[in-house]
Amino acid sequence: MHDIRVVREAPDSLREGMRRRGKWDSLGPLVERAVALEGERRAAIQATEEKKAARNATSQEVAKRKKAGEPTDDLLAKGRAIGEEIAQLEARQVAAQSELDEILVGLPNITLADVPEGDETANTVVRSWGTPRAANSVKPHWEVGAAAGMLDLERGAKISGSGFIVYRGVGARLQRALVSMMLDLHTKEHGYEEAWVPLFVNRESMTGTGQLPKFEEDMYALRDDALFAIPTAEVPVTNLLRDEILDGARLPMAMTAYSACFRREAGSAGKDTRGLLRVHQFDKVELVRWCAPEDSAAQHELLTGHAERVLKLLDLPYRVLLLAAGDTGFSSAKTYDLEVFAPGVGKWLEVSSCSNFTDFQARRANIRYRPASGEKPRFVHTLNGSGLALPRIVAGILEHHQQPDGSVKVPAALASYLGADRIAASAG
RNA sequence: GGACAGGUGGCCGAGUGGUUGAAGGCACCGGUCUCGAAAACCGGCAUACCGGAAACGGUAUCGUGAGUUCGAAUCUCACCCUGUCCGCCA
Repeated sequence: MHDIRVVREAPDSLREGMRRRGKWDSLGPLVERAVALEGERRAAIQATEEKKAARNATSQEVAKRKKAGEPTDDLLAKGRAIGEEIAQLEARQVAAQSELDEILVGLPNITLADVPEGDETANTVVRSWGTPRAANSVKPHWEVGAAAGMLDLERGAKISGSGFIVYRGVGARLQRALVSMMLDLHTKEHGYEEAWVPLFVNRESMTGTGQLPKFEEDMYALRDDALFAIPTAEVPVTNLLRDEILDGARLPMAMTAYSACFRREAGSAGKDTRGLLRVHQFDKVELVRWCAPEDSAAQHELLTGHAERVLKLLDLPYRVLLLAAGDTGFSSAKTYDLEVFAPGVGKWLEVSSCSNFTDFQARRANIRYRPASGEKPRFVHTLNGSGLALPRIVAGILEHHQQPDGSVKVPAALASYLGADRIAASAG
């Protein structure tokens, strides 16, 4: 959500922000409409408040006269007339306000200055780690997984539908091992507080982090309750501090949470339909940070490093992409994607997306901090990143660590959690 | 799910439809006193928005939303949340 003051005082920054995302054609008219509405709104507010002041004065006069035992009929009539005028002015104000809100809540965040302009072709690799194996030099993960008895995609489809996965045997155990390994790393070495959160949240929470109102189609909703299945733990975790004023001395705050994530993947039919690359329910460990505005750029690098650390421990070659403005998510001001190379499918897989939301989510969710006692509250900056998403990590492991005999070597850091240093080629 | 009770400032807590933004207390800040502290006493102490260079003025806010009224913390309705008891339940 953008500050209404930006609309009034710096509309050019809003215009430039939309243009840099390549969205001027669709969003430009909305920005201009917002600027006009803000003027109408202010005029209506001023007129309304004048009338209300008059009404209050009249009411007080009524009280005075009643005390003195004087007649008040003329004042009552006057008050009624003012009341009608107020009702009309308020209707104008509410109309302008609600249209304005609707526009503002639908405008994406303004990207930071160091984010390249343009669409995804302008994404840039900022660094990479490890040596990827040659594309198509190994079997794709779904073949290895099926042979090893780890994956049961057919039965997942039977009980829920396509895009729902059943892990079995060592596959199921691998999920648990990965989650434990990541949570231990982030809590013990990176200083995050662990949280375990609801998988269903209300509309306010979804709006707070920016999933609503624009992306309602992408989410699962319950039929009989006003709840949505979370697409990421970012939503419940970030909203934990909604409508709160944090102690500035306690910033930055950091929480990590494992959760299942649910995505309808509306509009992505036909893409990555095989294996684990795009599914409706998956597991993820999420990292969330809250900090002071001047600190968020550094916090973003820190958080990205925490996610990268998981990939290093899993010994998976990866690259870090700085997303161009047009490819940066709705709420984000700057995003790094971490991609792992999966030689079996011959593709770079996005396994983490680390974003700085500046005050965009904080404004929507009303998360503030008091810099020092006695000072006024300011909006925090929020950040989050996957640390990491499991299915594509599993794909990466099954492909990158695949041995010639079809077995899979388990990275040392994970072996103790899995209780094995190798996944056999067949379930035996 | 049923029956009650209740939601007021950072906290506790009063509040007959008419100077109630809201008594009182606690906490907090400043001062007097003191060698210093405590106690006591005096004073201050909500937020947002609008106008204004400022002083200051205006508007709104007593769970949320609507309604009645010249005027609502106070009356009406709906919803949300909390507590207690009963029922059900992993």
